[in-house]
Amino acid sequence: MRRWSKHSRLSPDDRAAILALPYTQKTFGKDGYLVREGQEVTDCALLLRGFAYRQKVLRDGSRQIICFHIPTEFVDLQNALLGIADDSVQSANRTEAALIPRSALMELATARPAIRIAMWIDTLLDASIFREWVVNVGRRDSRSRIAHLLCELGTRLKTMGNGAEDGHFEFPLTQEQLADATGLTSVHTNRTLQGLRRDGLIHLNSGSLRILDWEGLCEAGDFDELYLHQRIPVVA
Amino acid sequence: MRRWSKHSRLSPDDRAAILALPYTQKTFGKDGYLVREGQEVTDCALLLRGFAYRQKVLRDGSRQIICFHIPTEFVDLQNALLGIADDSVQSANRTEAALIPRSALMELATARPAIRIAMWIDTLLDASIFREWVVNVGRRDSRSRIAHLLCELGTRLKTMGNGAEDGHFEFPLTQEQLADATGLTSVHTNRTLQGLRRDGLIHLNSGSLRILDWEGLCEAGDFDELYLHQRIPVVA
DNA sequence: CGTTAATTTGAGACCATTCAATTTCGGTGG
DNA sequence: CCACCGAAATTGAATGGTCTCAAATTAACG
Repeated sequence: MRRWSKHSRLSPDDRAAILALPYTQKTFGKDGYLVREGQEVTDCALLLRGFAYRQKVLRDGSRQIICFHIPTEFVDLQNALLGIADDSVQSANRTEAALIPRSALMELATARPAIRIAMWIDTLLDASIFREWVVNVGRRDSRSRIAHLLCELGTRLKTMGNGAEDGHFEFPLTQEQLADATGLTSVHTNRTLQGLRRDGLIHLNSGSLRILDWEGLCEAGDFDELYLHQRIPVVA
Repeated sequence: MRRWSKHSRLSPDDRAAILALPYTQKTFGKDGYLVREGQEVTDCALLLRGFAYRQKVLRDGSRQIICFHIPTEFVDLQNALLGIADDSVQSANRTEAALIPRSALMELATARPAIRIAMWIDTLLDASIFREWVVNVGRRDSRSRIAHLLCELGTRLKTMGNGAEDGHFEFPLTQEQLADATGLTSVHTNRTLQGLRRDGLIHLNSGSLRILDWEGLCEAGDFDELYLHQRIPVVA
């Protein structure tokens, strides 16, 4: 509700219906599967704590991370209507999620227009992030890629209130995960991060990220937050 | 309707409602804008003839193409609910499209559940393609990237009946467009295409593509069509 | 049939990779 | 509390895939 109220107007009845949803809470260890590629989607996970990543594995064994998920996000509305998941979602660190049966969620969508639209918008916001990632890995050099990724995560975390206002966040991602998200090797990611540190843009270590020069990082990452659609005109 | 009936069951009333939609038909020259980044979305284009591409332009002037659209596809359901487009869609060659007012489309979605779900599924299918493209430009080498892209387009065209069964398609894309779609330069795209030709996988020239060795091309492109969700279980 | 767009070719430079090897960090058990 | 361990981060040097920058050739179009 914290997330949806940013772009949708929910009535008290809507809120009550959401709170009435059946769910089971579950804890995942590092790299635990919230969604598994090739499997039928039976329930959707609402991420409560920790980070998750969406990835595909290639034939040669390498992998590409397609996006990160942060708390308050539904982790697989994407495949809910398509039936079979075409990618996997795994926890980046120790996470907690509420598993909601797909059928219950779909019934709620049918019954309540405002919620249905909120869900649709959520999937479109995900899609918008996928698109920006195509641009990021396709046309930016390593420095820009990583700067852009950090800008995106910083902005999303700030918006959802998961980080202090001073640009300091809990940040459990490893350099190898950052590498697989930017299409680089972990070795080169390491060197690139050192460059960002040397230039006084960020401070990153042991599970925490501090953005020292927000403007400089946006500049380095060619970051324009339009695609995150922070201000969606509320429909109806 | 040709597209939607692949994944949704539409009643005669649904079909009638679709056919009753107001629209204006319009022709676009090469690189004409169907959607312009930063602008409010007032209507959605249904592509009738020709190819279109979705792209973002970076600060340094380079661009990344995010996906291609083929006839029968709605070109901007993606941004319809988000209000402001975060990317542009332009015609790859001479195209024709039916422009449908956003409001009329949204009213139809509100009134008719089956159509609403078909539209939602369409946006999710787009998103699935975006995800695969992140993988493509992020983790595959030039040969695989281009082979994969050709496999995708071939499959999508075949599914919609836009190409003969023998792997021969109308293919109006330039090598520069292929380059911007795969995150390569046009020079390297040219050399890579020569490699695919030399190996007897494809025959490509003057606006037409023939896939000579479908299996070999899929192999080269690490192509698995799961992400295109050709068989979606029809809901309800 | 002239003009512009698109494709093709060549050679050198560079960004990122590969492959190890080393150091640091976080957690665990004695 | 310290020794130990595996995971993560860091460093170095050589290789290589792709880019850059022209320039030449071919195809498309009015």
